[in-house]
Amino acid sequence: MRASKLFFPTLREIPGEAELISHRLLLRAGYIRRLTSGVYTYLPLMWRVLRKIEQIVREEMDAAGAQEILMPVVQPGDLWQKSGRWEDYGKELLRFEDRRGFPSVLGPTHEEVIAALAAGEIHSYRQLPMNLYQTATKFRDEIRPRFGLLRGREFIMKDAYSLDADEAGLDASYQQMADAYHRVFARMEIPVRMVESDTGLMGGNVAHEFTLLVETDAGENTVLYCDRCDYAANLEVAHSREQDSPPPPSPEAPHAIKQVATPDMRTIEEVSDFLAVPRERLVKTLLYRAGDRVVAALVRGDHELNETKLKKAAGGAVEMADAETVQRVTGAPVGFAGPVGLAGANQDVRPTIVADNAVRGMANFVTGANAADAHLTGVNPHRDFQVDVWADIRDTQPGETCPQCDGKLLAASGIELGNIFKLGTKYSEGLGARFTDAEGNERPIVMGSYGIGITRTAQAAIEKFHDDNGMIWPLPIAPFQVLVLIMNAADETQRRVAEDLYARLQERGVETLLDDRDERAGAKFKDADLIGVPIQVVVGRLAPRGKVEVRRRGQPERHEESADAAIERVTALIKGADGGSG
RNA sequence: CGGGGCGUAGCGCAGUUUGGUCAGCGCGCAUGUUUUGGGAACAUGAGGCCGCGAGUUCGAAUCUCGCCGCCCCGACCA
Repeated sequence: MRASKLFFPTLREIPGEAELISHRLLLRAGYIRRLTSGVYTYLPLMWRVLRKIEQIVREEMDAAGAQEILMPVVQPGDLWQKSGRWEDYGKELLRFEDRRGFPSVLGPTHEEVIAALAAGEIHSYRQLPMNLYQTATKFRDEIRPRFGLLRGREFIMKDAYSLDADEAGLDASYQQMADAYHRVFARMEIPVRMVESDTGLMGGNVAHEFTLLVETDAGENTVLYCDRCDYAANLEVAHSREQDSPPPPSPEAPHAIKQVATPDMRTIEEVSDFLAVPRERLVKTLLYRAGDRVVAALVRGDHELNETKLKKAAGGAVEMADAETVQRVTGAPVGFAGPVGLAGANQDVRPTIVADNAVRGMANFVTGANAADAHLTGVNPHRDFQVDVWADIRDTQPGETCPQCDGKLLAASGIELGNIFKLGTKYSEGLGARFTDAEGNERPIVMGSYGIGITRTAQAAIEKFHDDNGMIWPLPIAPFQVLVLIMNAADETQRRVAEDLYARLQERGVETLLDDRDERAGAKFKDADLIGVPIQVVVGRLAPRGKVEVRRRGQPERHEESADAAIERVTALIKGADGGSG
């Protein structure tokens, strides 16, 4: 490809709409343009990258025995009513009516469609297992699109669905996909971690995310990972040895309970400082609504409540109680809630008390007094209040011990590039996807679902691999492998050497971009660095001596050598990348 | 949805407080000359319903009201 014919509108100035470095570079380097909020056009360079990523994913999915299909963008609403997600998915599910008034949706994912397909076509255990996948554009009407392609409304995703006869089959399919995912990211040279995660809206019970850990603020997930072994978990579900083996009751002799004035002291910090009591000797009481019930969640003062865990302990969705509810339940304004006497405060709203396991090992602690401007000291569980549910409901903290080995847990923020879910039978039951097993019994198909964000992966790679001058693509997913720069397009000798080099690289199957534009050298170098093609071959003042210069984008070394040697070097670099991890 | 901000040439912005002298700057674009290894210099030129709609006024980019779009923070989520 010749740069003179390639549409890649680079920008010298930073577009105002972008915050994240990867988003800015995508715009500046002419890879994408925004059409409307969260919706982008992929320009030629971007499309080449996306196709490379897609192809690697395709090859690994095929190798894992999955079959490629393509499913509709528009889905009938009744499919979603049957799975229950018509209600559960919320406003992210873009709904509309067709001309006849039938409710329809723009597909944000395809579990329903697969289950419906299976319901019609899979009838016997002899047809199982099966794994179907597609790479397609999805639409989720995000509350707040941001970070360019990292959280767009429209995006390209590979989604695969396994269909199995039983749980053991699902386990095998799941493992196959996990293995395939490791190969996919290794081939792309993107260092992801496989992270335990919550199943969220998808249903099911086991899920992992493939997450790229980043130093920038692009990460939307917090990941806790072991510094020694391969344990890694999303903060939502992470746990430590400290949490797994809760402390025994404190041996401390109980003090008398005492009410103390704490005027206007509402936060843990304020109360702790005011009473000169360390934070870990306080217990905070957070009130949540769970349907028409109220849940009081108790965690140690220096711990953070984990809503995902609370949801499980409380047996249903929870949301933070509003100020009125707090007032009604505790009889006090926000900031003074406590477990003591909560039951008696107002019998009709007696909350369920869910306490974190760590509270079990505490004695003589401080809590809110359920009265304005007052706290209690010398509070003890059992003697002063009853706990309905003991559970792990707090965030794991960095520095705690790995649950699998003796390592320490570290925290990092991460970008989720892929996920795998054991779905079970939620969708097959809802949509009637049943088969007859060897014994003649009718059973629901056991499903798994496996996604890789194609567009998201592309941007995440930039977030991970760039410098002040621009992108630095890993070779396997770069839009071009080599960029040949003609320093002075008016110079006959340079032209001849570069054209020759270009032709010979093309012959060898090297994906080459020739910058033959009538631009100044400086502008070409800037654009070259910006678009991030990983190997640069500069044809300039050494051309009369038959020499060119080979550089690796992002590395300072420059190899001045003959065109023949350059071609050898380039070929070797590309081979090395192919063989290294593929 | 709550909070904050923005909308003026393809891009980045000034001008709005105090209505008139206001259609401006830089980059980019076009043409010419000189240049040619890290976003060249000079000259000439094109390019605007100042987001849209009402209103106030002799007069609106500027004041008022409504609407639309976009960005940031939060709740939500992959």
